Amino acid sequence: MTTQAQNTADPFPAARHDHGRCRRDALARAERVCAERGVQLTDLRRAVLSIIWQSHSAIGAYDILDRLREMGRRAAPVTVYRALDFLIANGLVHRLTSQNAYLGCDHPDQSHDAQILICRLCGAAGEVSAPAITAAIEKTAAASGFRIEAPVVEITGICPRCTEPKGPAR
Amino acid sequence: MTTQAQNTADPFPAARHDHGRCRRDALARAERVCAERGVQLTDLRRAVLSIIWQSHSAIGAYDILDRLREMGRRAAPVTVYRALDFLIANGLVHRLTSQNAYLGCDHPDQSHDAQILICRLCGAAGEVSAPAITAAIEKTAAASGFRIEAPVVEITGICPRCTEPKGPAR
DNA sequence: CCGTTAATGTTATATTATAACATTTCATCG
DNA sequence: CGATGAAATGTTATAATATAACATTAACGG
Repeated sequence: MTTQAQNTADPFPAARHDHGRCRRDALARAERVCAERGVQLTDLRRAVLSIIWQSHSAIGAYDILDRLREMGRRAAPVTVYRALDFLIANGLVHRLTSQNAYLGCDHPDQSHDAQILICRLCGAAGEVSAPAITAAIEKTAAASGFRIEAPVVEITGICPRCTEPKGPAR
Repeated sequence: MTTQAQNTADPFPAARHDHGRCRRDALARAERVCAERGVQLTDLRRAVLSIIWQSHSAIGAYDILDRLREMGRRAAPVTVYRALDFLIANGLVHRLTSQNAYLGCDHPDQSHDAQILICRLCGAAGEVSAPAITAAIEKTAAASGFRIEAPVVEITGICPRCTEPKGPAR
């Protein structure tokens, strides 16, 4: 078993994984995706994406703003929202509507219906792509004659690491 | 086939259904549920619930506030949010996180995992309770060792009545 | 009726997000 | 190179959603 591409199977990484690598990989994926599409991953957008990838928790727009300012950038709320709009439009970031927060997308290349698991205790949020869920939703919608455009599946609960007696160590 | 309790099968009522009846039924259910639980369905809470049931679309908190004021009540935002907290806690209303809006619950008595279908065109929102979706979500969470507490499933798209060539007539 | 709890009132503010318009950057073409 | 037009960013203001803190009123149990 490799250590790569297990996101669908296990959305919650180990306590002491090499997170720097997660972030670098995410940035690298973003560079590639943007190059392929002929869209600009500017410094600002890169900075916002990097901030979002500082952890596996979703982060609020105003927290991103604070980080930008700590980094010495002058930024207004709209600065952040515009960067987020771009990143979301290009599949690099998910908006978690139930949290008003933003999460890096694990696999921005493939179009997918993602489902998000969010830990109420440690805040970690993991993305899964479960065909069974997608299929069940499609079938249910079809039964009502409903045409799906944007399914939102966000599941709050307790992640495996916070369930363990040892608790999280993030 | 009766005309009752078809909500799970068909969340989108006909264009010219007897909506007054929907609302009266909802209010009656609320009275019963609150009586059973020994909680107070006060005038204010009843008024908010009735406003929410003015249509099958979700309504925003500040729109509820406007309606209350039109009805001659003095009300502040917190007035509405407190009533909503009560109604949600008692399963009489759903919060649609993807819309920042509130929707009357069709069957507040039975504990259930509801999924919401939301029409982007006419705004109608219908509740379904599809065991297949719930099961798929539970299975997926279990596979990740995740303990579900609050699943959110909100599906935006086009409802059957807006798909028809005639269009909606709500 | 008294005391307690629940509900509501009142005022202020926090949090999240967008509108409107000015300026800068940057790729490209002549 | 320099114009030029589109994309990106800056700047200021404000909209939309939600909660905090404390005062007052209403309901309920003894």
